[in-house]
Amino acid sequence: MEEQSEAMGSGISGREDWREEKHEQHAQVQVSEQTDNGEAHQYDVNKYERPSVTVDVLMMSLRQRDLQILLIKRRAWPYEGMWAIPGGFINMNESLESAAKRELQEETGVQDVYLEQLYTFGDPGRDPRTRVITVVYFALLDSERLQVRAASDAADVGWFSVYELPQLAFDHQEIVDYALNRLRNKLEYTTIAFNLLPEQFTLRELQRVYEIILHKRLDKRNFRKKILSTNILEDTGAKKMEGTHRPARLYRFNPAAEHKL
Amino acid sequence: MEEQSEAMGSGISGREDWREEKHEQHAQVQVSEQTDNGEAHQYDVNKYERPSVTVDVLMMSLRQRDLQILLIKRRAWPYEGMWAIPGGFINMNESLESAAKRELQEETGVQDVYLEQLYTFGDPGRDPRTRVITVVYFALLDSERLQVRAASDAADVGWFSVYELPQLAFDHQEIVDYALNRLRNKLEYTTIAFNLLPEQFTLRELQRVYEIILHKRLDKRNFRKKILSTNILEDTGAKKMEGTHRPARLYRFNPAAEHKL
DNA sequence: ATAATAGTGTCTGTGAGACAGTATTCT
DNA sequence: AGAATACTGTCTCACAGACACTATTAT
Repeated sequence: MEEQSEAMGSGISGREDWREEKHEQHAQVQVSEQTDNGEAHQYDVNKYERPSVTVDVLMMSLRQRDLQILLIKRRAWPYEGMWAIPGGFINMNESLESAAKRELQEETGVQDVYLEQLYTFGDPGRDPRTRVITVVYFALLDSERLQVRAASDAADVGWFSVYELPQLAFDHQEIVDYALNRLRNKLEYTTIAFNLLPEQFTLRELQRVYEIILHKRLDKRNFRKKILSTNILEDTGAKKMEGTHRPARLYRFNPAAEHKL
Repeated sequence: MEEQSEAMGSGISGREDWREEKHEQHAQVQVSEQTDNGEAHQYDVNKYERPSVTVDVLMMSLRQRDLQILLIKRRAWPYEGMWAIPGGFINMNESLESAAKRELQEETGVQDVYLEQLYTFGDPGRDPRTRVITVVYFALLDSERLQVRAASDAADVGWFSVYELPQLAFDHQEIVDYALNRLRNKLEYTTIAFNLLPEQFTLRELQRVYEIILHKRLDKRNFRKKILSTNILEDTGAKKMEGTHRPARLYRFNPAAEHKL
Protein backbone atom coordinates (compact mmCIF):
# COMPACT_ATOMS: atom_id res chain seq x y z
CA MET A 1 0.00 0.00 0.00
CA GLU A 2 1.31 3.44 -0.63
CA GLU A 3 1.33 6.27 1.79
CA GLN A 4 -1.87 8.19 2.23
CA SER A 5 -1.86 11.83 2.94
CA GLU A 6 -5.48 12.67 2.77
CA ALA A 7 -7.21 15.76 3.83
CA MET A 8 -8.03 16.15 7.50
CA GLY A 9 -9.37 19.39 8.68
CA SER A 10 -9.47 21.69 11.62
CA GLY A 11 -5.93 22.96 11.71
CA ILE A 12 -4.89 22.96 15.31
CA SER A 13 -3.22 19.77 16.33
CA GLY A 14 -2.42 18.95 19.89
CA ARG A 15 1.26 19.23 19.20
CA GLU A 16 0.82 22.80 18.16
CA ASP A 17 0.25 23.64 21.79
CA TRP A 18 3.80 22.68 22.42
CA ARG A 19 5.03 25.66 20.48
CA GLU A 20 2.33 28.25 20.37
CA GLU A 21 0.91 28.66 23.83
CA LYS A 22 1.76 31.54 26.07
CA HIS A 23 3.98 31.12 29.03
CA GLU A 24 2.22 30.34 32.28
CA GLN A 25 3.78 30.20 35.69
CA HIS A 26 3.15 27.22 37.81
CA ALA A 27 0.51 28.00 40.35
CA GLN A 28 2.04 27.79 43.77
CA VAL A 29 -0.46 25.56 45.48
CA GLN A 30 0.00 25.25 49.18
CA VAL A 31 -1.90 22.76 51.23
CA SER A 32 -1.45 22.44 54.93
CA GLU A 33 -0.81 18.98 56.19
CA GLN A 34 -0.48 17.28 59.54
CA THR A 35 2.62 15.28 60.29
CA ASP A 36 2.79 12.33 62.63
CA ASN A 37 3.45 14.35 65.73
CA GLY A 38 0.73 16.83 64.93
CA GLU A 39 3.04 19.60 63.84
CA ALA A 40 1.57 21.54 60.93
CA HIS A 41 3.63 21.63 57.74
CA GLN A 42 3.12 23.30 54.45
CA TYR A 43 2.77 20.93 51.57
CA ASP A 44 4.26 22.41 48.46
CA VAL A 45 3.32 20.79 45.18
CA ASN A 46 6.27 22.40 43.46
CA LYS A 47 8.73 20.70 45.71
CA TYR A 48 9.68 18.30 42.93
CA GLU A 49 10.79 18.81 39.44
CA ARG A 50 8.01 17.31 37.43
CA PRO A 51 7.84 15.55 34.09
CA SER A 52 5.50 16.78 31.42
CA VAL A 53 2.47 14.62 30.81
CA THR A 54 0.89 14.28 27.42
CA VAL A 55 -1.94 12.17 26.10
CA ASP A 56 -1.42 10.70 22.66
CA VAL A 57 -4.22 9.13 20.69
CA LEU A 58 -3.67 6.51 18.07
CA MET A 59 -6.68 6.75 15.80
CA MET A 60 -7.33 3.65 13.77
CA SER A 61 -9.76 3.09 10.99
CA LEU A 62 -10.39 0.85 8.05
CA ARG A 63 -9.91 2.67 4.81
CA GLN A 64 -9.53 1.19 1.37
CA ARG A 65 -9.58 -2.29 2.80
CA ASP A 66 -6.60 -1.47 4.94
CA LEU A 67 -5.97 -0.73 8.59
CA GLN A 68 -4.83 2.86 8.76
CA ILE A 69 -3.80 5.29 11.46
CA LEU A 70 -3.79 9.04 11.59
CA LEU A 71 -0.42 10.76 11.77
CA ILE A 72 0.76 14.32 11.93
CA LYS A 73 3.84 15.68 10.28
CA ARG A 74 6.17 17.42 12.67
CA ARG A 75 7.16 20.91 11.66
CA ALA A 76 9.82 21.51 14.27
CA TRP A 77 12.70 20.02 16.12
CA PRO A 78 12.98 17.26 17.21
CA TYR A 79 12.17 14.83 14.42
CA GLU A 80 11.25 17.68 12.14
CA GLY A 81 9.49 16.49 9.02
CA MET A 82 8.76 13.07 10.46
CA TRP A 83 5.33 11.68 11.17
CA ALA A 84 4.02 11.31 14.68
CA ILE A 85 0.99 10.18 16.62
CA PRO A 86 -1.13 13.19 17.56
CA GLY A 87 -1.16 14.21 21.18
CA GLY A 88 -1.08 17.12 23.50
CA PHE A 89 -0.55 18.22 27.05
CA ILE A 90 -3.10 17.34 29.59
CA ASN A 91 -5.02 20.15 31.22
CA MET A 92 -5.06 20.31 34.97
CA ASN A 93 -8.77 19.83 35.21
CA GLU A 94 -9.54 17.14 32.71
CA SER A 95 -9.31 13.42 33.08
CA LEU A 96 -6.93 11.40 30.93
CA GLU A 97 -9.83 10.12 28.92
CA SER A 98 -11.23 13.62 28.46
CA ALA A 99 -7.90 14.74 27.14
CA ALA A 100 -7.93 11.86 24.69
CA LYS A 101 -11.45 12.77 23.58
CA ARG A 102 -10.43 16.37 23.11
CA GLU A 103 -7.53 15.27 20.98
CA LEU A 104 -9.80 13.06 18.95
CA GLN A 105 -12.27 15.88 18.45
CA GLU A 106 -9.56 18.29 17.38
CA GLU A 107 -8.09 15.93 14.83
CA THR A 108 -11.10 14.26 13.32
CA GLY A 109 -14.15 16.08 14.56
CA VAL A 110 -15.76 12.84 15.65
CA GLN A 111 -17.12 12.01 19.06
CA ASP A 112 -18.46 8.94 20.78
CA VAL A 113 -16.00 6.52 19.38
CA TYR A 114 -14.36 3.56 21.00
CA LEU A 115 -11.51 4.74 23.15
CA GLU A 116 -9.22 2.66 25.31
CA GLN A 117 -6.15 3.40 27.33
CA LEU A 118 -3.27 1.52 25.76
CA TYR A 119 -0.14 2.02 27.83
CA THR A 120 1.99 4.71 29.38
CA PHE A 121 5.37 5.38 27.86
CA GLY A 122 7.82 7.34 29.92
CA ASP A 123 11.41 6.44 29.34
CA PRO A 124 13.67 9.37 30.07
CA GLY A 125 15.15 10.47 26.79
CA ARG A 126 12.23 9.45 24.63
CA ASP A 127 11.79 13.16 23.97
CA PRO A 128 15.05 15.09 23.71
CA ARG A 129 13.48 18.33 24.90
CA THR A 130 12.54 17.28 28.39
CA ARG A 131 11.11 14.44 30.35
CA VAL A 132 7.76 13.58 28.79
CA ILE A 133 5.49 10.85 30.00
CA THR A 134 2.75 10.04 27.58
CA VAL A 135 -0.42 8.16 28.33
CA VAL A 136 -1.46 6.60 25.06
CA TYR A 137 -5.04 5.85 24.08
CA PHE A 138 -6.23 4.25 20.93
CA ALA A 139 -9.47 5.00 19.17
CA LEU A 140 -11.41 2.98 16.65
CA LEU A 141 -13.31 4.97 14.06
CA ASP A 142 -15.75 3.63 11.56
CA SER A 143 -14.83 4.75 8.10
CA GLU A 144 -18.31 5.95 7.28
CA ARG A 145 -18.46 8.73 9.84
CA LEU A 146 -14.96 9.68 8.94
CA GLN A 147 -15.81 10.34 5.30
CA VAL A 148 -17.44 13.62 6.26
CA ARG A 149 -14.25 15.25 7.37
CA ALA A 150 -12.22 13.98 4.48
CA ALA A 151 -13.04 17.03 2.44
CA SER A 152 -10.83 19.77 3.87
CA ASP A 153 -7.14 19.84 3.26
CA ALA A 154 -4.00 19.68 5.34
CA ALA A 155 -0.64 18.53 4.07
CA ASP A 156 0.60 17.72 7.53
CA VAL A 157 -2.10 15.26 8.51
CA GLY A 158 -2.58 11.92 6.88
CA TRP A 159 -3.81 8.38 7.10
CA PHE A 160 -1.24 5.62 6.75
CA SER A 161 -1.44 1.88 6.52
CA VAL A 162 -0.09 0.29 9.67
CA TYR A 163 1.60 -2.17 7.35
CA GLU A 164 3.43 0.53 5.39
CA LEU A 165 4.42 3.21 7.83
CA PRO A 166 7.03 5.86 7.24
CA GLN A 167 9.67 6.27 9.90
CA LEU A 168 7.96 7.66 12.95
CA ALA A 169 9.14 10.25 15.46
CA PHE A 170 10.01 9.45 19.07
CA ASP A 171 9.14 5.92 20.17
CA HIS A 172 5.96 6.03 18.14
CA GLN A 173 6.67 2.92 16.12
CA GLU A 174 6.82 0.99 19.36
CA ILE A 175 3.47 2.45 20.31
CA VAL A 176 1.91 1.38 17.04
CA ASP A 177 3.27 -2.13 17.46
CA TYR A 178 1.88 -2.28 20.94
CA ALA A 179 -1.53 -1.08 19.79
CA LEU A 180 -1.71 -3.51 16.92
CA ASN A 181 -0.95 -6.30 19.31
CA ARG A 182 -3.63 -5.22 21.72
CA LEU A 183 -6.13 -4.84 18.94
CA ARG A 184 -5.41 -8.29 17.55
CA ASN A 185 -5.76 -9.91 20.92
CA LYS A 186 -8.98 -8.16 21.77
CA LEU A 187 -10.42 -9.03 18.41
CA GLU A 188 -10.41 -12.65 19.46
CA TYR A 189 -12.30 -12.39 22.69
CA THR A 190 -14.30 -9.17 22.56
CA THR A 191 -16.69 -7.44 20.19
CA ILE A 192 -14.27 -4.58 19.62
CA ALA A 193 -14.34 -5.09 15.85
CA PHE A 194 -17.81 -3.62 15.51
CA ASN A 195 -16.42 -0.21 16.32
CA LEU A 196 -14.73 -0.16 12.96
CA LEU A 197 -17.95 -0.71 11.04
CA PRO A 198 -20.96 1.51 10.41
CA GLU A 199 -24.21 0.61 12.11
CA GLN A 200 -25.26 -1.81 9.40
CA PHE A 201 -22.89 -4.14 7.66
CA THR A 202 -22.73 -7.47 5.90
CA LEU A 203 -21.07 -10.56 7.25
CA ARG A 204 -18.48 -10.30 4.53
CA GLU A 205 -17.60 -6.82 5.67
CA LEU A 206 -17.21 -8.00 9.22
CA GLN A 207 -15.04 -10.84 8.08
CA ARG A 208 -12.92 -8.37 6.20
CA VAL A 209 -12.33 -6.40 9.38
CA TYR A 210 -10.94 -9.51 11.00
CA GLU A 211 -8.87 -10.41 7.99
CA ILE A 212 -7.32 -7.00 7.68
CA ILE A 213 -6.44 -6.70 11.32
CA LEU A 214 -5.25 -10.24 11.80
CA HIS A 215 -3.53 -9.96 8.46
CA LYS A 216 -4.61 -13.40 7.30
CA ARG A 217 -7.44 -15.03 5.42
CA LEU A 218 -10.29 -16.64 7.27
CA ASP A 219 -12.57 -19.40 6.15
CA LYS A 220 -15.93 -17.93 5.21
CA ARG A 221 -18.08 -20.76 6.52
CA ASN A 222 -16.28 -21.12 9.82
CA PHE A 223 -16.32 -17.40 10.37
CA ARG A 224 -20.05 -17.08 9.77
CA LYS A 225 -20.80 -20.11 11.86
CA LYS A 226 -18.87 -18.71 14.77
CA ILE A 227 -20.27 -15.20 14.62
CA LEU A 228 -23.87 -16.24 14.12
CA SER A 229 -23.71 -18.80 16.91
CA THR A 230 -23.03 -16.03 19.42
CA ASN A 231 -26.25 -14.17 18.62
CA ILE A 232 -24.51 -10.83 18.79
CA LEU A 233 -25.83 -10.01 15.33
CA GLU A 234 -29.31 -8.93 14.48
CA ASP A 235 -30.66 -9.27 10.96
CA THR A 236 -31.96 -5.88 9.86
CA GLY A 237 -34.07 -7.40 7.10
CA ALA A 238 -32.41 -5.03 4.66
CA LYS A 239 -29.97 -6.12 2.00
CA LYS A 240 -26.96 -4.52 0.49
CA MET A 241 -26.84 -4.66 -3.26
CA GLU A 242 -23.70 -3.67 -5.04
CA GLY A 243 -22.20 -4.97 -8.22
CA THR A 244 -23.53 -7.69 -10.41
CA HIS A 245 -24.13 -10.41 -7.90
CA ARG A 246 -26.37 -11.71 -5.20
CA PRO A 247 -27.13 -9.08 -2.55
CA ALA A 248 -25.97 -9.61 1.05
CA ARG A 249 -27.97 -9.43 4.25
CA LEU A 250 -27.33 -6.41 6.40
CA TYR A 251 -26.78 -7.03 10.09
CA ARG A 252 -26.63 -4.83 13.12
CA PHE A 253 -24.59 -5.35 16.27
CA ASN A 254 -26.70 -6.30 19.24
CA PRO A 255 -24.91 -5.05 22.36
CA ALA A 256 -27.65 -6.57 24.54
CA ALA A 257 -26.28 -9.99 23.77
CA GLU A 258 -23.32 -9.69 26.06
CA HIS A 259 -21.99 -12.93 24.70
CA LYS A 260 -18.25 -12.83 24.40
CA LEU A 261 -16.49 -14.35 21.47
CA MET B 1 -9.47 -13.92 56.51
CA GLU B 2 -8.37 -11.49 59.05
CA GLU B 3 -6.23 -8.50 58.52
CA GLN B 4 -2.50 -9.03 58.49
CA SER B 5 -0.19 -6.42 59.75
CA GLU B 6 3.10 -8.13 59.60
CA ALA B 7 6.50 -6.72 59.89
CA MET B 8 8.04 -5.14 56.86
CA GLY B 9 11.24 -3.30 57.27
CA SER B 10 13.40 -0.61 55.85
CA GLY B 11 11.60 2.47 57.02
CA ILE B 12 11.37 4.90 54.19
CA SER B 13 8.30 4.41 52.08
CA GLY B 14 7.75 6.20 48.85
CA ARG B 15 4.92 8.16 50.31
CA GLU B 16 7.23 9.59 52.90
CA ASP B 17 8.85 11.61 50.17
CA TRP B 18 5.61 13.39 49.79
CA ARG B 19 6.03 14.97 53.18
CA GLU B 20 9.66 14.98 54.10
CA GLU B 21 11.68 16.14 51.14
CA LYS B 22 13.19 19.56 50.86
CA HIS B 23 11.78 22.12 48.52
CA GLU B 24 13.30 22.18 45.08
CA GLN B 25 12.70 24.72 42.39
CA HIS B 26 11.80 23.57 38.95
CA ALA B 27 14.77 23.74 36.69
CA GLN B 28 14.16 26.29 34.01
CA VAL B 29 15.05 24.30 30.95
CA GLN B 30 15.19 26.29 27.79
CA VAL B 31 15.57 24.70 24.43
CA SER B 32 15.73 26.67 21.27
CA GLU B 33 13.41 25.57 18.56
CA GLN B 34 12.75 26.42 14.96
CA THR B 35 9.28 27.42 13.88
CA ASP B 36 7.88 26.91 10.43
CA ASN B 37 9.10 30.16 9.01
CA GLY B 38 12.53 29.72 10.47
CA GLU B 39 12.13 32.23 13.25
CA ALA B 40 13.88 31.09 16.41
CA HIS B 41 11.74 30.66 19.51
CA GLN B 42 12.54 29.69 23.03
CA TYR B 43 10.86 26.55 24.16
CA ASP B 44 10.02 26.75 27.83
CA VAL B 45 9.18 23.50 29.58
CA ASN B 46 7.52 25.38 32.41
CA LYS B 47 4.99 26.95 30.12
CA TYR B 48 2.30 24.64 31.47
CA GLU B 49 1.12 23.86 34.89
CA ARG B 50 1.99 20.24 35.30
CA PRO B 51 0.42 17.40 37.19
CA SER B 52 2.46 15.36 39.63
CA VAL B 53 3.35 11.89 38.47
CA THR B 54 3.72 9.02 40.87
CA VAL B 55 4.37 5.35 40.39
CA ASP B 56 2.41 3.03 42.65
CA VAL B 57 3.24 -0.63 42.99
CA LEU B 58 0.71 -3.21 43.98
CA MET B 59 2.75 -6.03 45.44
CA MET B 60 0.97 -9.34 45.49
CA SER B 61 1.97 -12.55 47.09
CA LEU B 62 0.53 -15.79 48.33
CA ARG B 63 0.65 -15.99 52.07
CA GLN B 64 -1.16 -18.40 54.32
CA ARG B 65 -3.00 -19.84 51.36
CA ASP B 66 -4.38 -16.44 50.54
CA LEU B 67 -3.73 -13.78 47.92
CA GLN B 68 -2.38 -10.80 49.78
CA ILE B 69 -1.18 -7.33 48.93
CA LEU B 70 1.13 -4.97 50.70
CA LEU B 71 -0.38 -1.77 52.05
CA ILE B 72 0.92 1.22 53.93
CA LYS B 73 -0.94 3.09 56.61
CA ARG B 74 -1.22 6.78 55.87
CA ARG B 75 -0.03 9.01 58.65
CA ALA B 76 -1.24 12.30 57.27
CA TRP B 77 -4.03 14.06 55.52
CA PRO B 78 -5.70 13.12 53.29
CA TYR B 79 -7.08 9.71 54.23
CA GLU B 80 -5.06 9.77 57.42
CA GLY B 81 -5.03 6.40 59.11
CA MET B 82 -6.30 4.58 56.06
CA TRP B 83 -4.35 2.00 54.14
CA ALA B 84 -2.93 2.73 50.72
CA ILE B 85 -0.90 1.15 47.95
CA PRO B 86 2.75 2.19 48.26
CA GLY B 87 4.06 4.62 45.72
CA GLY B 88 6.22 7.61 45.23
CA PHE B 89 7.14 10.38 42.90
CA ILE B 90 9.06 9.56 39.82
CA ASN B 91 12.57 10.92 39.50
CA MET B 92 13.39 12.88 36.41
CA ASN B 93 16.02 10.44 35.24
CA GLU B 94 14.50 7.07 35.87
CA SER B 95 12.09 5.11 33.73
CA LEU B 96 8.65 4.25 34.97
CA GLU B 97 9.72 0.69 35.47
CA SER B 98 12.84 1.74 37.37
CA ALA B 99 10.71 3.80 39.68
CA ALA B 100 8.52 0.78 40.28
CA LYS B 101 11.56 -1.36 41.00
CA ARG B 102 12.88 1.22 43.40
CA GLU B 103 9.58 1.25 45.19
CA LEU B 104 9.60 -2.51 45.37
CA GLN B 105 13.11 -2.53 46.74
CA GLU B 106 12.28 0.06 49.35
CA GLU B 107 9.23 -1.76 50.61
CA THR B 108 10.24 -5.38 50.46
CA GLY B 109 13.95 -5.50 49.75
CA VAL B 110 13.41 -7.92 46.91
CA GLN B 111 14.59 -7.56 43.35
CA ASP B 112 14.09 -9.37 40.10
CA VAL B 113 10.44 -10.07 40.54
CA TYR B 114 7.68 -10.09 38.00
CA LEU B 115 6.61 -6.54 37.32
CA GLU B 116 3.99 -5.34 34.88
CA GLN B 117 2.46 -1.99 34.14
CA LEU B 118 -1.20 -2.15 35.05
CA TYR B 119 -2.91 1.08 34.16
CA THR B 120 -2.60 4.81 34.62
CA PHE B 121 -5.08 6.53 36.88
CA GLY B 122 -5.37 10.25 36.57
CA ASP B 123 -8.80 11.61 37.31
CA PRO B 124 -8.60 15.15 38.59
CA GLY B 125 -9.69 15.07 42.18
CA ARG B 126 -8.49 11.59 42.94
CA ASP B 127 -6.02 13.25 45.28
CA PRO B 128 -7.40 16.31 47.10
CA ARG B 129 -4.00 17.93 47.41
CA THR B 130 -3.23 18.45 43.78
CA ARG B 131 -3.49 16.81 40.41
CA VAL B 132 -1.75 13.47 40.66
CA ILE B 133 -1.43 11.01 37.83
CA THR B 134 -0.26 7.64 38.95
CA VAL B 135 1.17 4.93 36.78
CA VAL B 136 0.39 1.70 38.56
CA TYR B 137 2.49 -1.42 38.33
CA PHE B 138 1.83 -4.72 39.95
CA ALA B 139 4.45 -7.12 41.19
CA LEU B 140 4.24 -10.81 41.94
CA LEU B 141 6.43 -12.04 44.76
CA ASP B 142 7.03 -15.60 45.74
CA SER B 143 6.35 -16.06 49.40
CA GLU B 144 9.60 -17.87 50.03
CA ARG B 145 11.89 -14.99 49.24
CA LEU B 146 9.61 -12.72 51.14
CA GLN B 147 9.95 -14.64 54.39
CA VAL B 148 13.38 -13.16 54.93
CA ARG B 149 12.12 -9.67 55.40
CA ALA B 150 9.22 -10.68 57.55
CA ALA B 151 11.31 -10.37 60.65
CA SER B 152 11.56 -6.63 61.24
CA ASP B 153 8.67 -4.62 62.52
CA ALA B 154 6.60 -1.74 61.27
CA ALA B 155 3.10 -0.99 62.42
CA ASP B 156 2.28 1.00 59.31
CA VAL B 157 3.05 -1.65 56.73
CA GLY B 158 1.08 -4.83 56.36
CA TRP B 159 -0.11 -7.62 54.16
CA PHE B 160 -3.84 -7.92 53.56
CA SER B 161 -6.01 -10.44 51.84
CA VAL B 162 -7.43 -9.03 48.63
CA TYR B 163 -10.66 -10.65 49.69
CA GLU B 164 -10.80 -8.87 53.04
CA LEU B 165 -9.46 -5.41 52.49
CA PRO B 166 -9.96 -2.49 54.82
CA GLN B 167 -11.24 0.71 53.30
CA LEU B 168 -8.49 2.04 51.09
CA ALA B 169 -7.35 5.59 50.51
CA PHE B 170 -7.82 7.45 47.23
CA ASP B 171 -9.11 5.31 44.36
CA HIS B 172 -6.97 2.43 45.51
CA GLN B 173 -9.79 -0.07 45.80
CA GLU B 174 -10.47 0.48 42.12
CA ILE B 175 -6.83 -0.20 41.41
CA VAL B 176 -6.90 -3.45 43.34
CA ASP B 177 -10.02 -4.56 41.48
CA TYR B 178 -8.37 -3.76 38.20
CA ALA B 179 -5.24 -5.68 39.13
CA LEU B 180 -7.13 -8.71 40.30
CA ASN B 181 -8.96 -8.76 37.03
CA ARG B 182 -5.79 -8.53 35.03
CA LEU B 183 -4.17 -11.23 37.11
CA ARG B 184 -7.08 -13.59 36.68
CA ASN B 185 -7.19 -13.12 32.96
CA LYS B 186 -3.47 -13.59 32.51
CA LEU B 187 -3.55 -16.68 34.65
CA GLU B 188 -5.58 -18.37 31.96
CA TYR B 189 -3.36 -17.76 28.99
CA THR B 190 0.12 -17.08 30.33
CA THR B 191 2.56 -18.66 32.74
CA ILE B 192 2.34 -15.71 35.11
CA ALA B 193 1.39 -17.96 38.03
CA PHE B 194 4.88 -19.35 38.38
CA ASN B 195 6.07 -16.00 39.66
CA LEU B 196 4.17 -16.61 42.85
CA LEU B 197 5.94 -19.87 43.59
CA PRO B 198 9.49 -20.65 44.64
CA GLU B 199 11.77 -22.37 42.15
CA GLN B 200 10.57 -25.83 43.03
CA PHE B 201 6.99 -26.70 43.80
CA THR B 202 4.50 -29.50 43.67
CA LEU B 203 1.58 -29.70 41.30
CA ARG B 204 -0.76 -29.32 44.22
CA GLU B 205 0.91 -26.07 45.16
CA LEU B 206 0.56 -24.80 41.63
CA GLN B 207 -3.08 -25.76 41.61
CA ARG B 208 -3.53 -23.88 44.85
CA VAL B 209 -2.17 -20.74 43.23
CA TYR B 210 -4.84 -20.99 40.59
CA GLU B 211 -7.55 -21.76 43.07
CA ILE B 212 -6.69 -18.88 45.33
CA ILE B 213 -6.49 -16.35 42.55
CA LEU B 214 -9.50 -17.55 40.61
CA HIS B 215 -11.28 -17.99 43.91
CA LYS B 216 -12.79 -21.33 42.99
CA ARG B 217 -11.96 -25.00 43.25
CA LEU B 218 -10.44 -26.82 40.35
CA ASP B 219 -10.58 -30.47 39.50
CA LYS B 220 -7.29 -32.11 40.38
CA ARG B 221 -7.15 -34.50 37.45
CA ASN B 222 -8.14 -31.98 34.83
CA PHE B 223 -5.70 -29.44 36.19
CA ARG B 224 -2.77 -31.83 36.16
CA LYS B 225 -3.66 -33.12 32.74
CA LYS B 226 -3.74 -29.62 31.33
CA ILE B 227 -0.53 -28.40 32.93
CA LEU B 228 1.50 -31.50 32.15
CA SER B 229 0.31 -31.59 28.55
CA THR B 230 1.98 -28.23 27.93
CA ASN B 231 5.44 -29.44 28.91
CA ILE B 232 6.20 -26.25 30.75
CA LEU B 233 7.07 -28.27 33.82
CA GLU B 234 10.24 -30.18 34.42
CA ASP B 235 10.42 -32.96 36.97
CA THR B 236 13.29 -32.22 39.34
CA GLY B 237 13.44 -35.80 40.51
CA ALA B 238 13.19 -34.57 44.08
CA LYS B 239 10.15 -35.07 46.25
CA LYS B 240 8.55 -32.98 48.89
CA MET B 241 7.71 -34.83 52.04
CA GLU B 242 5.58 -33.18 54.64
CA GLY B 243 3.06 -34.67 56.99
CA THR B 244 2.00 -38.23 57.22
CA HIS B 245 1.23 -39.04 53.65
CA ARG B 246 2.64 -39.85 50.29
CA PRO B 247 5.34 -37.39 49.20
CA ALA B 248 4.78 -35.21 46.12
CA ARG B 249 7.00 -34.76 43.10
CA LEU B 250 8.78 -31.43 42.88
CA TYR B 251 8.66 -29.64 39.55
CA ARG B 252 10.46 -26.70 38.12
CA PHE B 253 9.16 -24.21 35.59
CA ASN B 254 10.78 -24.60 32.20
CA PRO B 255 10.75 -21.18 30.53
CA ALA B 256 12.30 -22.66 27.42
CA ALA B 257 9.03 -24.35 26.59
CA GLU B 258 7.34 -21.20 25.37
CA HIS B 259 4.07 -23.05 25.16
CA LYS B 260 1.21 -20.83 26.17
CA LEU B 261 -1.60 -22.15 28.25
C1' DA C 1 -4.98 -50.38 60.40
C1' DT C 2 -5.72 -45.50 59.89
C1' DA C 3 -5.11 -40.94 58.34
C1' DA C 4 -3.80 -38.00 54.96
C1' DT C 5 -2.54 -36.46 50.60
C1' DA C 6 -0.42 -37.91 45.83
C1' DG C 7 -1.39 -39.66 41.68
C1' DT C 8 -4.03 -41.60 37.65
C1' DG C 9 -7.88 -42.56 33.00
C1' DT C 10 -12.32 -42.49 30.56
C1' DC C 11 -16.26 -40.61 28.61
C1' DT C 12 -18.95 -36.96 26.68
C1' DG C 13 -19.98 -32.61 24.71
C1' DT C 14 -18.39 -28.47 22.47
C1' DG C 15 -15.89 -25.77 19.47
C1' DA C 16 -12.22 -25.03 15.80
C1' DG C 17 -10.74 -25.90 11.41
C1' DA C 18 -10.67 -28.30 6.77
C1' DC C 19 -13.36 -28.56 2.90
C1' DA C 20 -17.06 -27.62 -2.13
C1' DG C 21 -21.16 -26.86 -4.12
C1' DT C 22 -25.66 -24.14 -4.80
C1' DA C 23 -28.19 -19.47 -4.92
C1' DT C 24 -29.03 -14.94 -6.58
C1' DT C 25 -28.24 -10.93 -8.99
C1' DC C 26 -26.83 -8.10 -13.18
C1' DT C 27 -25.39 -7.66 -17.98
C1' DA D 1 -24.88 -17.89 -20.53
C1' DG D 2 -21.40 -15.85 -17.79
C1' DA D 3 -19.50 -13.25 -14.00
C1' DA D 4 -19.40 -12.27 -9.46
C1' DT D 5 -20.27 -12.78 -4.76
C1' DA D 6 -23.75 -14.71 -1.08
C1' DC D 7 -24.83 -18.46 1.35
C1' DT D 8 -24.84 -23.21 3.44
C1' DG D 9 -23.38 -28.32 6.17
C1' DT D 10 -20.41 -32.26 7.46
C1' DC D 11 -16.60 -34.49 9.33
C1' DT D 12 -12.63 -34.82 12.27
C1' DC D 13 -9.81 -33.65 16.02
C1' DA D 14 -8.49 -31.38 20.26
C1' DC D 15 -9.70 -29.72 24.47
C1' DA D 16 -12.71 -28.92 28.65
C1' DG D 17 -15.16 -30.72 32.23
C1' DA D 18 -17.49 -34.45 35.01
C1' DC D 19 -16.25 -38.14 37.66
C1' DA D 20 -13.74 -42.34 41.62
C1' DC D 21 -10.35 -45.21 42.83
C1' DT D 22 -5.39 -46.75 43.93
C1' DA D 23 -0.60 -45.50 45.88
C1' DT D 24 2.50 -44.11 49.38
C1' DT D 25 3.96 -42.39 53.55
C1' DA D 26 4.00 -41.84 58.94
C1' DT D 27 2.03 -43.09 63.21
